[in-house]
Amino acid sequence: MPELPEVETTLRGIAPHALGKSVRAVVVRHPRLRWPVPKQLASELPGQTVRGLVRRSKYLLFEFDRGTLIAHLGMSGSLRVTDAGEVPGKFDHVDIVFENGTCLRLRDPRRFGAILWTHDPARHPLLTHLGPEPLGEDFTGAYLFERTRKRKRAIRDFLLDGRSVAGIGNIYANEALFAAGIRPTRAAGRLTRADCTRLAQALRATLKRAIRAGGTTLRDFRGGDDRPGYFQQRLKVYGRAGEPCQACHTSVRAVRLGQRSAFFCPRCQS
DNA sequence: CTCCGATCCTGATGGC
DNA sequence: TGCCATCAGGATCGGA
Repeated sequence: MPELPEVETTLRGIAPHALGKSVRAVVVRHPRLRWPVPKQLASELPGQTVRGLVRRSKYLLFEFDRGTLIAHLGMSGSLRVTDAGEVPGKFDHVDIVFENGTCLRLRDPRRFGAILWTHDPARHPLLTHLGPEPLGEDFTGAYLFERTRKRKRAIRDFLLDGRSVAGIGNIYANEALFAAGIRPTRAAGRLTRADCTRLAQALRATLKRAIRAGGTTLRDFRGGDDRPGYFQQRLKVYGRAGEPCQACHTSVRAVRLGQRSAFFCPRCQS
């Protein structure tokens, strides 16, 4: 379940192998991902060079000479560096093969990921409504406070909404709320200014630590260099229902919030 | 506008 | 051992 730290880890792993490289071929074995892989990719991409590679929210943006490839890892996707000669597995749906024989290979068993192509990323519908980057300077406690006013939805759900803040998924929403001492079920509008300051700080700190650990590998996430992440060992509440809170030893609770679980310590978080 | 549930997909897991 | 149900979840969509 790649969230911002896993996508950032992927970017750092593949950037040295992709930047400045020219595409020889695109191989699409399974075009039906979250959205169909554009057919023009195989004809338009060869001959173009990767001029830039950036992350926006959970999207990877490969800036080519005449367009931008948008990649999203969905919840089971990974993008790794292989050799073009390596035999693809059952879930290796898309290859981008460079002139030097290096290959960027998208593996995605559940096919919630996406590969898209645009000439105008600034106006792409997936990217235009995104909230601020949580590690950027316009994401602050003041911003959180202002945006949550009069909002009745649970703060966990507010954080998962990419229009509020970009790149946060269930793992890091729960972990940051634990670090800030706020229950995931609390109505967003009930956060005080001080809560928002702590939450913004907790999100930044949690994401940075996760990036440093190479992300979280729950099942089979791998960075671009094929290394797993190690942040799962540092998770305080996510997936730890029934275990003692690491701060106060109270049993961690899981509650159903919408379609997904929220985890919290009933003593440390209010 | 806001909120919430349904939806896509398939491997892993747990109960019987 | 095998079968079946359930769960995980990012982002969009439609209905309330």
